[in-house]
Amino acid sequence: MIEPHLMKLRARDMVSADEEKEIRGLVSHTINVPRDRTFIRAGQDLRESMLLLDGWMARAKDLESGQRQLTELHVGGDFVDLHGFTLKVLDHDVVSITDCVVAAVPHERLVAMTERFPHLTRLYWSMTNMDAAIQREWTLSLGRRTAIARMAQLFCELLVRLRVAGLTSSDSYHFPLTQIELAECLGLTSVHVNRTLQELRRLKLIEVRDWRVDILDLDALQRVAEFDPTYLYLEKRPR
Amino acid sequence: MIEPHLMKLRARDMVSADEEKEIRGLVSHTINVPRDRTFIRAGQDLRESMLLLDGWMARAKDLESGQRQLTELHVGGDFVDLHGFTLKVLDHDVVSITDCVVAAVPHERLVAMTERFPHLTRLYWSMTNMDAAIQREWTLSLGRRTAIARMAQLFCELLVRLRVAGLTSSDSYHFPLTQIELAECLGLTSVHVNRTLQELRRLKLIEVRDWRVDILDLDALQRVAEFDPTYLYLEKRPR
DNA sequence: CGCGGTGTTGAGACCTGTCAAGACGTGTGG
DNA sequence: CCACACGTCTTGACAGGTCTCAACACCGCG
Repeated sequence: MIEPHLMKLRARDMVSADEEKEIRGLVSHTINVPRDRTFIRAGQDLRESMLLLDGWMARAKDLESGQRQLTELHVGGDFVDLHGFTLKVLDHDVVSITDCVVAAVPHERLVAMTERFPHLTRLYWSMTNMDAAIQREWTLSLGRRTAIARMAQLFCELLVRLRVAGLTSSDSYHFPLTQIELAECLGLTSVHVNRTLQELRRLKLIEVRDWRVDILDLDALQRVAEFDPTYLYLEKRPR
Repeated sequence: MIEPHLMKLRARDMVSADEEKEIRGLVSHTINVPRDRTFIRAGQDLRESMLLLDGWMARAKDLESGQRQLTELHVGGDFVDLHGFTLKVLDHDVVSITDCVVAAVPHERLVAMTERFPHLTRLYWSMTNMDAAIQREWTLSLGRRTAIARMAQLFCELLVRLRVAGLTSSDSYHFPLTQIELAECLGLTSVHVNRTLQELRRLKLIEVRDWRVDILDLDALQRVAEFDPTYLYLEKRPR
């Protein structure tokens, strides 16, 4: 069940047998979360961090008007609130997009890890920094990219991230977001998302239907997005 | 010189005498950086992280068209690329807004810190997570706030952050960004920034001139921005 | 005194949002 | 098995916030 997570780590650095054992020992229990729930609420005191084993979740921030912005999407293998380990409280909600299976990691075990496994600590530190890098790319999208480039960017990013976790088949993947949720990622309205999706289809770059993304022309899609996967830190290096 | 940095840390957790000594020993040398330079370039190999002692810097990402998005502003006391310690390479540039003084911290000293000071490690880890929280708030701004709310949000954030570092006088602070740079923060054009600034002045919320921000009505400004400082993590807690 | 960067203003264009209605699909209860 | 309800998707007409382009003012500096 935590294989996608180990794959994700091992794409970035070596994980020794001892470290793998430590990681496996971090988890205390698993939780099933139905779709469309606010799983972690902003401001709530945290005593454990949550490793997403299966399903999709998102980080969400709201305005009073009810307008919502998703700031990151999470898939199997992602820690959805590892940053909560040091922050103790989140500034955003974590919501489930689909039914999910989640593993709880008590903070005291993470404290123990920082005391006995400095290298593993640095590796997990780097994972939260990679999350920040993803958010930075989204910031660039929202600030400077057009609707179509923003959307292309997101579909490129997800292809790479899902591939790292072993969750794709060629240039195609399961994509469970409604157009409303997609709009909340992209800072658009669902109406405009609908039209932009049609535009991408018309250009024969991508096909989205039946909760599935099929990328028809990856090169062209990346050009539209000005996609450069550097920010996903796929290189294996000592951290 | 590193007092603003210590203030920033101590606003979030206790720092023992031993830890303070360790922190002071991290710095190897200082560097003067003239204004308007690309100080750290995306993709460049990093062997040290940079602590900003004085001046303003920013994280910048570009599109091919030359459009630029600033994803975070840095003031005295901020580590501008502590995340570079674990990432080894940045996905963005770090540019100087003003003349700056920077202290270099070799990564090998940070590695040693992670091996001997787990608590300090967690505290610095939390600092990179707080940077991510700031970026998340900017993402919300760019995705969902109007131009005027975005701008109000930024001025509120800077007031709080500068106050923590001891760099304000009441509701007023030095603000060295041009309208062009402000536009690059807010995902707007400089023309629209100019008009939005006039609107804020017309509403008697804020006055910006001579490189200085004077907040005339903080309550009202915060209401326009829907500003909630929770995301700046000003509580002192064990990390 | 002239230059370059920044700030200011106006007119018009365009991208995206708003509002509204209807189609489609899936799950539920009768 | 049908009827209905509800959420999502789709489409159209129109509105509006922000951008583009352009010109000019301002100001510090060499």
